[in-house]
Amino acid sequence: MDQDLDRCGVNCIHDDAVNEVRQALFSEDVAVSLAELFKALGDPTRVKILFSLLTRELCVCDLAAVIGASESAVSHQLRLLRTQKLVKFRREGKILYYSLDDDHIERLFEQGLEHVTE
Amino acid sequence: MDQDLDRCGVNCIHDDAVNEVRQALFSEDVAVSLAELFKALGDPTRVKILFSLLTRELCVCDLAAVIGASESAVSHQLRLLRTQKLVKFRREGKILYYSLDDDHIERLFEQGLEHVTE
DNA sequence: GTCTCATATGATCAACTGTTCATATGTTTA
DNA sequence: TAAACATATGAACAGTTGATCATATGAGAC
Repeated sequence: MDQDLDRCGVNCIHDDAVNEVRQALFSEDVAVSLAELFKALGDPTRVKILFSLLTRELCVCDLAAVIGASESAVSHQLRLLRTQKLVKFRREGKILYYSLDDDHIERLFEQGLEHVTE
Repeated sequence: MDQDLDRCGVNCIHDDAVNEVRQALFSEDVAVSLAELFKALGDPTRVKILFSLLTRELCVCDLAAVIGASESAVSHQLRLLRTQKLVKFRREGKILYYSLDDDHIERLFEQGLEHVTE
């Protein structure tokens, strides 16, 4: 029952609590995916990009102007956000218009802002 | 009006869009704070800690057993989560019981899980 | 075709992150 | 008091990250 629970070698572990929480805990994969999502949101440049796209779609050049970063830096970050399925884009001639790929982002920002500004 | 907008040196910028988004954009400070919050959620160990605490309060030793990490590693991460006001603790004898400091976390996880598992 | 423009990509590098190990702190028990 | 214990803290080190610069791609204009 508690073969490998006493990994700290002593008796400070509450077996009942550990077992209860273990059952509720999600898998390693899900934990890693969740962490990757939050990590993608965990950079000021990307926060600004996503928040800007909350207002409307923008091209890379506009984004760079709005947030005050180089176009290369923005492009690199957009790539990361694309792989996390946070943004998508449509092409119009030479210009790529980026927009949010997901309506969860707005709610994540809402909750985050509440936490930060309280 | 657009003195410093044409930072890319060319004419790909949509001034109206840039100005509209700029007005909505939050301050640098808020962006950094938000990014720090999400960064704190952006690590598998911390995700597991927080998710475990969603079920019930736990001591450091229990947390280490549940998520399969060293107590030192857990303690270091708890410190970070404390500075971000994500967890708090109460002392009972030698043991420190940690719990969530904030009900936003549950909703952040909900939204995050929806995004990840869709 | 060639040129220009908007964006993407690759390499590089300093800064940061998370773990481990060793040690310190503060609490209980003997 | 000393010893045992739960946890915190500091140093150190490999691994990762984000910006920059240089270069590549792909589309429209000529």
